[in-house]
Amino acid sequence: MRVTIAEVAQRAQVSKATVSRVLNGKPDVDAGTAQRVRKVIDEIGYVPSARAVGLARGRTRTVGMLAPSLTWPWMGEVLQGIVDTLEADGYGLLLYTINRGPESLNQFANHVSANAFDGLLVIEPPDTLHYISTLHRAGLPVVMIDDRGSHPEFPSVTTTNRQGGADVARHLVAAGRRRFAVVTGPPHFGCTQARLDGFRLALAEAGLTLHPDLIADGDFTTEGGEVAVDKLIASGVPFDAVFAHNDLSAVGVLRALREAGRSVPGDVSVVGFDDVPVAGHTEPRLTTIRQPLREMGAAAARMLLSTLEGQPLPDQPLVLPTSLIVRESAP
Amino acid sequence: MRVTIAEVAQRAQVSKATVSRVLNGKPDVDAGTAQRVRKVIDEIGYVPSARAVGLARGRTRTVGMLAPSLTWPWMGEVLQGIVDTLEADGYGLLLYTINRGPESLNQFANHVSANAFDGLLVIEPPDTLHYISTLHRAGLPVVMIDDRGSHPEFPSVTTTNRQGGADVARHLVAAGRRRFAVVTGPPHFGCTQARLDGFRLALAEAGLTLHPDLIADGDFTTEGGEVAVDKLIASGVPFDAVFAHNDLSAVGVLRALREAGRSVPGDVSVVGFDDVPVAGHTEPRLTTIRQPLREMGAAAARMLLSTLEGQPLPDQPLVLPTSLIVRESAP
DNA sequence: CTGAAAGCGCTTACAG
DNA sequence: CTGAAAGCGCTTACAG
Repeated sequence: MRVTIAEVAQRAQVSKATVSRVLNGKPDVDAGTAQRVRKVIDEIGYVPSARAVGLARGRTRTVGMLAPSLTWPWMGEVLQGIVDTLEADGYGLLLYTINRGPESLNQFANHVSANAFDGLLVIEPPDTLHYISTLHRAGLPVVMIDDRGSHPEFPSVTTTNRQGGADVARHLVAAGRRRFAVVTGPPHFGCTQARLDGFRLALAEAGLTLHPDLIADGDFTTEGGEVAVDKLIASGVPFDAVFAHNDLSAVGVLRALREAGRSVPGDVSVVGFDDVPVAGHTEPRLTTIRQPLREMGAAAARMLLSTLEGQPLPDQPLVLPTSLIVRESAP
Repeated sequence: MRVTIAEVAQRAQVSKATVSRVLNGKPDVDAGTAQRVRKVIDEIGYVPSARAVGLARGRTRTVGMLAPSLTWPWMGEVLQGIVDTLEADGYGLLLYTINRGPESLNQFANHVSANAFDGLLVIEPPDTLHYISTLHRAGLPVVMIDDRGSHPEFPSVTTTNRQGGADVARHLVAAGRRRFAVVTGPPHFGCTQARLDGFRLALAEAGLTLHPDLIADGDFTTEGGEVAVDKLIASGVPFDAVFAHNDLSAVGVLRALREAGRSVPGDVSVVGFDDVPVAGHTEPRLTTIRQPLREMGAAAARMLLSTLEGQPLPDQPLVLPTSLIVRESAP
């Protein structure tokens, strides 16, 4: 019922081997023969079975993607960059998350063992770095997106977090701000440290420092941003600028400041990080550091594809540039 | 190098057929034999090759998902619902979009012909309904999410758009509003009509009507919402409430009203539709109709899985309930 | 330049 | 209850 290579072979009066050669652009096929085979293929609309090709070749032309969650505001852009890139090469994307706990990881491991895909793109779910490393060592090509500063032993794509932090500081200093507060990301994330380091460094260049009581730990959520501002205010140390380590917490910062009766940017400037869509929808709109999300996905996919096609793995992380986006919250 | 069924068979002193029977829980295997086989499987950590099983069985335990774009704000929730549901059954999800135009569709068609997946979930990309119908008629199980009122010939999951529109009207009327404006979705979408119809109907029940000049066509984007409000204001007809057909355009409505110097909700109440995250981040926060996005994805996935497992297809769309979420933009 | 045959790693009648 | 064999639909040495 399904059209197979055997039918093409029969109609074109050649062997299946020859059809296969034409299909895969192998050399040493008579031009006339090749043309005849191609004609039949077009006529009956033959497409090789992905399963059979995969089994025979030992590869699926499919890439897996593992992510902690699909509902993070920047995930769509990253995914779109990945899908666009893979699709252009005829690769498929199998999507996995770890949303249902250990059982999820178990299912994912099964698909890995079943060789359901040729290579893996990963946005590291919590506490899985060791496991991913195991897979990598066992021979599965892996590229990580956003290494969070963990510098794994496999290739990764990241952004200039440190530079981004520095850009924020310089912008705020240039705008005349002098008393700085920070709402950090999760403290154990490398990117949190990088953003903080860059920020501090640029302040130091301007002869300024960061008051220890004005560093509040956040968790990359809106609620975390609100709580952090409450703590900052409770500290009693005055501040005229807040650098939130992502946009989501910056949204919380804006809300908490408003509730505390402080105007933005009149009393306090606020800067975020990421440039997700919500940054353009707050009131006032958010000044932030743009991460090139789609490009990150595309670059990671390209890296993985080239290793699947036999190129050597890069041994340095690929670092993509961030950029400052100035809006009303910190003009 | 890879562990195969042959190795398991040899170690357990049985044939490959028997291993296969144990693997697939077939009856009529001696309990002792089965136990011995399972022991070997555990010991050497054998997992059947997805490719080989797929080829032999003619099915891949993989589902395809086709969407116009992955960056829409509600896409992540829908996807998460889908992935969670599929994963619980050991199914994989192959993700496709039509982001690069005709060439994308071509690649997608190739994967379909290659039998890369057993069934398809689809959020209809523009102008592909006919193509999808063709696939469905050719025997590919298809479930559509958010049919936009197009009532296709295959199963679908949708929400109570009409009821949602009516809920908005009743809420606004109860709050004392009397002069209503609407910023619609794309006029040819069925859901746009349903939301508008429900809204009108509930107004009529209250003895109220919608002024024709206060219906502005939007396009589900923020910019579209802004432009629409400009038109409403230019019409010169006074209004004290705006029903935007999705949250993104409601964000544009809020912005345009602010720029026009009208206060929300003081002068004008604003209600959206969807309840995507940004609805909780605007100023004022947005009253809206919640669509159960994750449930929609999960329900569609469940429908598809049950047809793949031989259940009959439902001939009626599955309609999930919306609910009114009251926030400050229309208390 | 081309074909026959083996092989990829499973499942599934068919026999016994 | 179990095994030998054919088959799923390709690719790839091996011969010629």
